Amino acid sequence: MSDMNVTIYDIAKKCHVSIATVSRVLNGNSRVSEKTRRIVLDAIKDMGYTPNPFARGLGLDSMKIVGVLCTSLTDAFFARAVSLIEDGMRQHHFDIMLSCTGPNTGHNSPYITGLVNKHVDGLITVGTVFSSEPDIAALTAAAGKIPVLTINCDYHQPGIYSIVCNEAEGMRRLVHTLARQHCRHIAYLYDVRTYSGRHKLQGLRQGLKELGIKENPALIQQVSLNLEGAEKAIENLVSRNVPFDAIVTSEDILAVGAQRAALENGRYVPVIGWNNSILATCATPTLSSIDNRLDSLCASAVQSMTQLLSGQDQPVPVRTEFSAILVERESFQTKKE
Amino acid sequence: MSDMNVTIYDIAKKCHVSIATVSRVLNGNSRVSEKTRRIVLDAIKDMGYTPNPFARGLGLDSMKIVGVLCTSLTDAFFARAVSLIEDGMRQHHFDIMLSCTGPNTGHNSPYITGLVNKHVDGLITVGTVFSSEPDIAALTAAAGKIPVLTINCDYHQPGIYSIVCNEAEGMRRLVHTLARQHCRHIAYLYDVRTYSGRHKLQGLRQGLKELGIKENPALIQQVSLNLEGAEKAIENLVSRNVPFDAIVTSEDILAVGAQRAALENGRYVPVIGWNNSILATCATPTLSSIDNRLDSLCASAVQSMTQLLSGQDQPVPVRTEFSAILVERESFQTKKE
DNA sequence: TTGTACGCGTTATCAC
DNA sequence: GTGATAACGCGTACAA
Repeated sequence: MSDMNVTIYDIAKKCHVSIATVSRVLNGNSRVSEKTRRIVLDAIKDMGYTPNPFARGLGLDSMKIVGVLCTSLTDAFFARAVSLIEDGMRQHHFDIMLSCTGPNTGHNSPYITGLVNKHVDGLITVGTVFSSEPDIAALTAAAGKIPVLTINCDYHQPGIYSIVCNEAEGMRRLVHTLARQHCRHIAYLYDVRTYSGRHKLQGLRQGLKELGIKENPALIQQVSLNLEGAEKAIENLVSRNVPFDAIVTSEDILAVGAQRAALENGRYVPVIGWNNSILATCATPTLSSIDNRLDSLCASAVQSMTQLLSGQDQPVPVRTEFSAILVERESFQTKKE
Repeated sequence: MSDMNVTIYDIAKKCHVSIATVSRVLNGNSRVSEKTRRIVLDAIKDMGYTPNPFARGLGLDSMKIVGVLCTSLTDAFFARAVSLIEDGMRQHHFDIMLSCTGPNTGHNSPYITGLVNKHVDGLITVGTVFSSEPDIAALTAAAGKIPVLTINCDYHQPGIYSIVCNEAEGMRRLVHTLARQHCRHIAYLYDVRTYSGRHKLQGLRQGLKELGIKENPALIQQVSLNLEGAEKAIENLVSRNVPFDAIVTSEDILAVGAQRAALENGRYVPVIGWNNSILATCATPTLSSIDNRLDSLCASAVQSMTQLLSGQDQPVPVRTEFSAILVERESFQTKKE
């Protein structure tokens, strides 16, 4: 009922027991007589007592918080990831401390150390948050103290658990699928050379190679991550008379722009985006997209993290891999006017 | 250089000073001789000392963390909000503890108390996270202990600071603007009766009333928050021969679906979405949208929060209001085939 | 089953 | 300018 920071001592005094007993009923590990347990429990409810988390943290060296690092929540993909992680960890009674680094400048180690210095219980990174040597070193150092777990990035560092989607393989298969539709001149628009970006490109080249198709550098373009970037790139191809019979992009947003530009120029080719986000369904025609299994990645991350933090050292896989899948929509079929 | 939780005592010992001196150097408030300051600072760097945040928290009753509550990050609007808040608070050296409640069930008070029990320094809510009596009571209770600040929701409770966009007025003006374009049969699709939703509806009615237009209930439809919901609603209007000459929606995603359905049925009417999100630019034609000034709202929230937490009690406005603005795009002009 | 006393690492308040 | 030392609130050996 009352307020003003009631402590375990207040409860103890009111119940005529020691703080040890109160602590015992709270943490329920040791035996307490049913009678005193009831008394204490009632007093706790009466006085509105809640344990001070700092004092608790000081003793246990844990406040049941895991840090989540990503570049930006403005990207729907990362936002969804954080949302899934937050929800999952919460079900295991962990809170989330969020840290968005902004564009990966190569000087993001302060974000790591910031969280580590706050003594979070674990760290989950989403996407390519770190790429420079010192940043990765900082992450490795963090892994020496607490569980560190990365989603969609593979640092190959000791102690860092990685959970990835095999996007290279997804791209390779996509290239083969397109080839069966007689598409051999695939335009590929990508935004930036992240871990994920590198692998997509690698998969593309692998696929082309297997099919005996010579890579045309003009078809592979790095563009800025917005509609205009993709539009310009496609218009550029058209104006330069570079032939293309399919478009693949590293992000759905680029597919939206690319498809728009292609249609405006009378090019009715399949367009395939990436991430299978809401944008893919918002475009007209609706866009096919590669689903990189974010839900599975996050669920796996949550499970691994909780196991690592559970104390009981059940074995946790150092690397977990999922397969990308193609989600076909209207934009997949070759269109005629 | 070394590791294993070096404490202030270790630094003190190494420097042959007391922990008080080390503390003083760290917090830089009291005077310390330049000589010992250097020695201590060097030792701190050498031994890689960082203050234990729990012990610090115990003493100061603060870990410089503010809690952020929203329903879901899957909504791009909320994701952007959280991102902006996170960035802003970080610049003031505050971390963010994130808590997503999921759909507003009216039983979300545990999310408030969870954060309060972790002794966060302040609370920011985004959108209509709480609506039931007990939930609002819990929030009010929280406001008795720490600064509580709401974005786009107005609880009218003592101690709760609200920062809102006047969406009712934005809608009212939009109705007038449409009327000038000779649109008098405005279809309005909305998803749910949040604070924001109520005010949009209210603005719509106000505008119609001022223009002497009788409200047609068939034109105002509650739909589920996805493309299909909006599409069905428009198709329904078409099949029932309900005349409409403009479409306004409570969310951009609904505008995307509505526009698509309208175009497929040969109805070339202005479509105006809400939130001015990326979806508005992804649609074809691009959608006009009401910008509810999220950036300003969040910036204001950050500023108010930091002022409230700064200790110096500068006056902070209990209510801050911004005006919505119409962003016109292709979908605004009435189209002909 | 219960109570005592100490440790956790800081900050803050005194003295000197 | 600097050094003891008392909070801060909790968990938990150890003792009873």
